[in-house]
Amino acid sequence: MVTIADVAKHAGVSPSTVSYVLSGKRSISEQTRSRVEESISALGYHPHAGARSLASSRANVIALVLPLRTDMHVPILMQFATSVVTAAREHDHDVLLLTNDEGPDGLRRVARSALVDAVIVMDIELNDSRVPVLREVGLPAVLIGFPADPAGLTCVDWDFVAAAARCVDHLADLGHREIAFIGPPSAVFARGTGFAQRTTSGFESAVARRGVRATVRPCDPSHSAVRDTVKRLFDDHPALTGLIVHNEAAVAPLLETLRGLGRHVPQHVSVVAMCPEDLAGQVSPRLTAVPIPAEEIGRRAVELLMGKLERAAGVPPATLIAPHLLPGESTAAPPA
Amino acid sequence: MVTIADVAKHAGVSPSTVSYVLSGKRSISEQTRSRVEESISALGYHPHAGARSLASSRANVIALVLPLRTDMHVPILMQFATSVVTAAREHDHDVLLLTNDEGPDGLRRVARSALVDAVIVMDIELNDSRVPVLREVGLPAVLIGFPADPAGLTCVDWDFVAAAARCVDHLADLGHREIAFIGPPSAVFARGTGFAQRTTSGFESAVARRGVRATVRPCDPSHSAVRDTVKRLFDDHPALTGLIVHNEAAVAPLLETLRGLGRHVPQHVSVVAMCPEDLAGQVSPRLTAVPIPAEEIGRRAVELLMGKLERAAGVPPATLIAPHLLPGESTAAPPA
DNA sequence: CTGAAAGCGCTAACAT
DNA sequence: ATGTTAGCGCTTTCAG
Repeated sequence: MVTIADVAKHAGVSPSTVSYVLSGKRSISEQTRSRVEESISALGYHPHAGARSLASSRANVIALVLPLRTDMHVPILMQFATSVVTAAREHDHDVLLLTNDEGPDGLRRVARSALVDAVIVMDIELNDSRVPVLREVGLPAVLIGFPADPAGLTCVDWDFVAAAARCVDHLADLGHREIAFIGPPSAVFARGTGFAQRTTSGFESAVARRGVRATVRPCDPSHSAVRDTVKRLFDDHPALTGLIVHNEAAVAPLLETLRGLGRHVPQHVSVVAMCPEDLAGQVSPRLTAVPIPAEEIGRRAVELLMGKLERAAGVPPATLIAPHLLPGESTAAPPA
Repeated sequence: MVTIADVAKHAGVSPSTVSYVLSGKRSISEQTRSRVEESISALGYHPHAGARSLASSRANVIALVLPLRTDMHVPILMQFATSVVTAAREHDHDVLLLTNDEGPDGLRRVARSALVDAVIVMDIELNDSRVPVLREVGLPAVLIGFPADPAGLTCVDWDFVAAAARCVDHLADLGHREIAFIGPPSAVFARGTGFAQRTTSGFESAVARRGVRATVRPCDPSHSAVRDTVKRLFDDHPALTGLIVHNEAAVAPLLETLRGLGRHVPQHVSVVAMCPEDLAGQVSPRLTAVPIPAEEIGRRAVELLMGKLERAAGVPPATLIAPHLLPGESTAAPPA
């Protein structure tokens, strides 16, 4: 293995000089620096991660805790993960993948063993068992989502309240007077996931503000559940002209059901989706959507974490990513 | 931080004894062992990963290289990833997540820096640029998929040849005499991904063996492409009664198209899918499928890797995971 | 601007 | 069956 001593010898300097060239923690003459850099690439030197971590108490690795559970939309998880890895690499960090089956102990283990310097925890529940562990081990963390008591934590999430409101405003602006919200399965609400409740409350305050008649329906992702929900919705509310769907798995069945019912989109009924951008673009007609910016959330989480690692202070405790509307072909003015 | 010296002092033994209790590399009296173990848990001791890696040249971390590209079915990727993490943890290893955008350099970096001991590389192409790097740095590796020249490598994959044959046999056993294969987009073939070609050849030799008339069609995942492909298929082959689909994104559109054409499944046409088990179960009717065992492949990859790490020899160079047929409601005898 | 040297916490000979 | 100790490769004082 090529060590820092090999590089030092090859460049005719001391090991510490090589170390300082690498870290930039003290000034080096231009001449020395370039000689060292040449030696580094000539020998193909890479510092030993363990030795570095031992000497500096910084592993340059962050952990990413993903839920194993698959009731979340998987492609979104994956987008998160890749954006976290990409962003971490830009800050010279690697990413250790943890699943939730080790539970809170997994966090304790990687923290105490100094395997990682910090952690990003996804899929936060209102009363999350991992939060106490985070406080206990003092591991710098960024949570994606908000627990019931976020005091002392750094959290980032999409602004679900604003996202739901944006959907309502879009439909109201087009002239719709009666709309419905097709949400996640009721199990998601039951689990105590904050986002579902925030979305609903954003929807409800927006419809109140706009004076629009509205209905909220949770919906299971199966084809038949979607069909039943939609049919009952139109039976109960014949004047319904606008739908907001916040349920990835329900998107395709919803469109198919509407087609089956002879209700054309957007001539008879408008549809706005809160879903990943690629899903919105894949279906026909292309959906007007308020896309979930997974990539941006992942990147922001990494940036917040790096902020905590470097400055410790001045990192905002709560970050809400603003939604934006992506126009598609699924919304129009309601029929006269 | 709690160190091994703290534990040693607390238990009244030497540091090396603590180390040996942990590693089991020499025999310890029952008395000493239990005293040490009590101290360990009393103090909440976890060995420092960096120190351990430095002293033993074993990081107990493996890298998992995932393709960033999203033209692969994402949930499968995720299943792989979680099964790799779970299996690795059972062998006391952690998993570092790498994406392909660092390319071969990423592998070189993690290997040279001793960040990881070994690597699992997914989505292997026939002429994969990462293979030379693996040979160059001598990093123990398991490839998921086969490159054109697998000499000296350890590869594991699903037996696509047998899987395609299994589909053909199932339809032929039911009495179908004319079938078609709806495959991945032609871009996948063009990219030099071995599995697409192996599947096709498995299909073709099976139909020859069974004396069944057959057609092969690549297919883009868009709804309209699927519709066109299927329509043309029935125009060209009016006697067609069996379909094999190996294209996750095409499954739902295919069923919808058949419904639109008034061809009932399985009364008029039988459908067998090579796809994840959950997808097969979600659609209506529930598909007869030869499911891709992502979990098993991931687990097996880890086991092979651990074998290489421990024994270096005796690890089989090629492992093919046998397919099995999962009966559903989408296949039956052809109409009389 | 650069060197020398003391550890960081652990493992694995080498002792006994 | 257990203790002693010399590193593993790097960072970071402390000196100059």
